[in-house]
Amino acid sequence: MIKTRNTSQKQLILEAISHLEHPTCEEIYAEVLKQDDSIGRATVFRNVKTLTDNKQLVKIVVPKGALRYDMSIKKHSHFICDRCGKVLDIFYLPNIDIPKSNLYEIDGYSLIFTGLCEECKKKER
Amino acid sequence: MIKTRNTSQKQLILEAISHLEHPTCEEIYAEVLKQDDSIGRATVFRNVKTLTDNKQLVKIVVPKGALRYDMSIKKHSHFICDRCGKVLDIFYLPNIDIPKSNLYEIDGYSLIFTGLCEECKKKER
DNA sequence: ATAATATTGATACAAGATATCAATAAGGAG
DNA sequence: CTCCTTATTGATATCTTGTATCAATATTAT
Repeated sequence: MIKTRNTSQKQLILEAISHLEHPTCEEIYAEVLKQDDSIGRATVFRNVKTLTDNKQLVKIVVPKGALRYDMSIKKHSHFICDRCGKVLDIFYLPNIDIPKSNLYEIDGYSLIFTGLCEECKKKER
Repeated sequence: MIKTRNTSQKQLILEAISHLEHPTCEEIYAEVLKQDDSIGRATVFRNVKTLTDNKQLVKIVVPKGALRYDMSIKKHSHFICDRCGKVLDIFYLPNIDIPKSNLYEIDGYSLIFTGLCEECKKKER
């Protein structure tokens, strides 16, 4: 954990994420702007990165579009809709047997389920 | 499976991917250029997308940088180095209990292991 | 209060990917 | 095989997402 200064901008960002659902940086920026209309875009992107490096946020890597972020509270996996890209929490994360090799040293894993969300499934027909 | 025409460009792309390791579109483009120096960049990006939609290729979603692609032959998971982004195949994919919900209909999952690769681990000290 | 330095906001820029569109090529009908 | 329809191509412009730069400002230790 790298030591960082506790600025008001970081607080606003954490606050914003806590009432958004898996937002992108752009969405976080839009939300934070409502509280502080002089905050810079770069500041938001930079801090989201720092907070993620310091494990205060979890990065959700998605197949299309911008990275999304989540508060790093509880262990869970994600569902990502193939059609619309919506991200949903799945409060289930099995214990997976970690492969061993001298080609790599694994320190974590992420499990992403894919398919269609309810809405996209309806549109299907 | 959407019907598409069987163009020489598609063949060159599949050929190129088969002897590259988890290439990005840009890397595929560079490789294909060696065989056909008049092929367009957009053509490569477009066809990689089409081939992926038709399940002939598998998209590997990575935390940073361009999407990577793989021939969709055998079931396996991936290791991605947190430091250098290198992607390695792990020929292990546990059977995971698929959660059921009426919020989504899961048709697959991807498992990504993270950590440090051999080289980055050495540099660590 | 002062000094040292991390952070900020503005902006330019880079990377990755998609949209547009006239020219060309694929493949079915006859 | 030849013609016709339409998907695909290559060139290019544009969009989206994120990073780099840098002077000004804010934070923390002394």
